[in-house]
Amino acid sequence: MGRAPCCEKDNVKRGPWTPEEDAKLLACIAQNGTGSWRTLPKKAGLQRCGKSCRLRWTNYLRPDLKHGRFSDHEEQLIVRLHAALGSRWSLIAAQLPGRTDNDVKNYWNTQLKKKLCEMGIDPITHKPISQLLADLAGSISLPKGPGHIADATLGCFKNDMLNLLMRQRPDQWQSEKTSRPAFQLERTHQQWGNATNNIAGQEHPKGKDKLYSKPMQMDPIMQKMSSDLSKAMHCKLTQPINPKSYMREHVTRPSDFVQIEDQLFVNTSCNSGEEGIAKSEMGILFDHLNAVGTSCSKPTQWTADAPPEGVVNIPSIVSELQVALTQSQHHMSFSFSQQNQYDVPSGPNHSHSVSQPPDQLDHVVQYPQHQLADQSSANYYQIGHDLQHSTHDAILEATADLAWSPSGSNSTCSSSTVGAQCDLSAAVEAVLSSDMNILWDFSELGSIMS
DNA sequence: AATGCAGACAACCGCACTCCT
DNA sequence: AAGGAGTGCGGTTGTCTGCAT
Repeated sequence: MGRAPCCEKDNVKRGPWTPEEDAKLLACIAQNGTGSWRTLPKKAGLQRCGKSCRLRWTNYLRPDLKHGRFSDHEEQLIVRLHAALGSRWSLIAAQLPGRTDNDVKNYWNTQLKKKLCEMGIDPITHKPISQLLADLAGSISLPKGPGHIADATLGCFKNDMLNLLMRQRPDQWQSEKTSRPAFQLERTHQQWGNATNNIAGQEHPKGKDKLYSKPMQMDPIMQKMSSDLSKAMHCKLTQPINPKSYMREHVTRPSDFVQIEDQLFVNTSCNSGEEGIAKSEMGILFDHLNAVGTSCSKPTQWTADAPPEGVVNIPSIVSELQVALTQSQHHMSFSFSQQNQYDVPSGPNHSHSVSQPPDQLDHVVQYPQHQLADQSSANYYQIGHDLQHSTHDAILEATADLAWSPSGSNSTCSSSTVGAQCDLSAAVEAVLSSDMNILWDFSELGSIMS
């Protein structure tokens, strides 16, 4: 049985208190004391809920309250108490005469969290962020195996894996790598634009500096990958997020974006959909970025050129994703077809089509023929992300005996890739478990991307 | 001057707990 | 023992304001 409401909500005023209301409340409490909050509004002649009166008194009108900024001593005390107690605001406030739990909570959320981050301290654990990331990186072991595979194959495959995850064309990285500072905003826009608006065939309505405002469609492939990886990595899924606030939270400035991509080369924010989606499988890392907050300056030990040893590195990140993909319960399938068989019913922002998946596969994306034709000379088949032609062949070649699962008539891969079907997760699994010497060392990607 | 954005903080919401009848 | 009232609490939302464009 639910609780009875404390008041008739229709008949009470809400929102900020006026000086007249404050005066009435003070006069009433002076006369009758506190308590009996339910009956107090009537006695005081206020059109307020009793609970609202109580909060106004305890958080603002009480004569023993301090107003104004927190002293350095109070600040340090809050930090120490938070480290010991966590977000037990009432307990913390009890140690700060004249401060309420609401005061302390607001001060923490708006000021202290930011300050700690700028000092390179994780406000949740109160440990150095570099140490946390080092711990994380150290916990990930890279897959190894005997034998060898052609460098070109591996290189292409690595690039494609990364491009797939980042929805970024390698030629864009290449062309911009020497002029990052001047192109930060432009590049940021280009990345998001390419990942979203251009795919949708739409110009961003607000111009280059307003790209964060536009909700983005999430590529079905990315959506599925995100889901699969999350399951595989046993990361908890957080509640659906609003793309705009998520972007604002994580990427408020181009420099933030650059910091993130410099260190991680993985972009989870692009996994935002209009409906909001679960936070991605990279939540382990992005929880830290989340904790870092919106105004984090780049810690001094993080530089674009030389990440400190063991802090966070590309091999770990990519390996983590590969392992997760391998462990995934689902198959990712990428299909190339001459036929644009099915229209996507969910709206105009999808420029590609989805076919009915074959029985043994969960998801197939059909690439419309006109796009194949447009891009074939450039070796790219662009649809949300790029899969480099040479890699496709290389994967097929490397895993021919291991992982390619025929699916109906689309069981072979020709040089034109038309009609070919690649079960990517199976391919990754096969490569990982093969006798080939696959050095899962993606360190050179750093030089490619930076 | 108008507009949009983000920070700061006041206020609200809903749940849980205790006390009292 | 059951249920209502009062209160505490933490998370979230709303509003105001200053600043940038």
